[in-house]
Amino acid sequence: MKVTASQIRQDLNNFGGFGQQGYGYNVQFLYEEIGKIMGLNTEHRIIIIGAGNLGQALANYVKFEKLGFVITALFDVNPELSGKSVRGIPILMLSELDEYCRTHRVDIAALTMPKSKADSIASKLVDLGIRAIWNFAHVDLEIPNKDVVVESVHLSDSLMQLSYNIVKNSKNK
Amino acid sequence: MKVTASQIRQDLNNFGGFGQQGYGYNVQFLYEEIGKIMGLNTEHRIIIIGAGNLGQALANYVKFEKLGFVITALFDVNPELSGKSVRGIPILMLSELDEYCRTHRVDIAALTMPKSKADSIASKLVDLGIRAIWNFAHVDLEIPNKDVVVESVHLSDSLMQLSYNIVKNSKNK
DNA sequence: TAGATTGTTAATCGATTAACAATC
DNA sequence: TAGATTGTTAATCGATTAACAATC
Repeated sequence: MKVTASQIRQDLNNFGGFGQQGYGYNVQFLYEEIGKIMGLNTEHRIIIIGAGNLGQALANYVKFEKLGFVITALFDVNPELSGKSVRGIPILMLSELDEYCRTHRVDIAALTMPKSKADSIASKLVDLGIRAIWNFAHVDLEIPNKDVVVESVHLSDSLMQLSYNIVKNSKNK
Repeated sequence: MKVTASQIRQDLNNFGGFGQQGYGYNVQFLYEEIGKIMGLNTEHRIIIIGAGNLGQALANYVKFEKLGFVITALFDVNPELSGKSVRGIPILMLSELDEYCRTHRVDIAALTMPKSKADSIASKLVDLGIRAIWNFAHVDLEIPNKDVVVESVHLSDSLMQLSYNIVKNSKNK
């Protein structure tokens, strides 16, 4: 993993002592403790706003569930998608969002709609009490509420990083 | 951007002097020079392996083209997709990959297929001469060739980061 | 000349690594 | 007791910030 043993020990000790000097780490115990630190010991319920290709791709990712992230619903404005579902997860209309959030626990909202709508929907979600946003729209969301956690996935940043590494790589010859 | 002026000057001077003391930076010139550093001054041709939801979502992203990244084809094994296209970009069969790579320039291959196939296709792409891989499969690709650049997008990492920030945020109260 | 802005060296800060003590 | 492994302090390294010289 390109990390020294020393760094592992330093990092773990930031959170506490999980091993026994002279004896070692209990791998199962350590794994669970790291999970607790990262919040993976509790279930996270996710709704996806935007049931286009990206939203549906996320809904199809089974691996998330193994980590405790359960996608409970998708929302879209396209009436043709109404009543349909992805892997058993219902696609609802955006007009049903308010009602849904009042009657269901929602821990995380994933934003996969066009960026023009991202800011307005984000502030609506915050008003509805959602405190975590997983943002795939190509904008830096403006959310004044400090209690709201935002994690953005900017794919074009990743592509530019790849491009830069191509440049670097070609210069090494 | 949460960066000091001093840091900007240091970082820019790593690559050269782009401004004029006492006068300032020419924004247009600086923008272009940064683009050259990142390799955004040349066109990058991308093929996408896996025409599922994620592959099609990438093909629909218009913004990439503004940065010089042009998606030229998608590949899949599903015969139902044969002959179809996404935003004018043709979906080809994986069996056509060899022929395609021999007759077209390909700068980057984006991998959006299930992880079980990722490693074998990645090594095939390297054999075909592709030197940059944008990996969306949930694996750390094993590519011995040092000349091949790999950029991975691990969505579950991003989700775990979000989860950790939720934990941190809730403790600050 | 005075003010403003970049380039570059020096100082500071934080993270990584090394060393060793504590413990099995 | 000897060997092995974690916890923790100290040393090192690199990145960020501050200071100031150079220039318009």
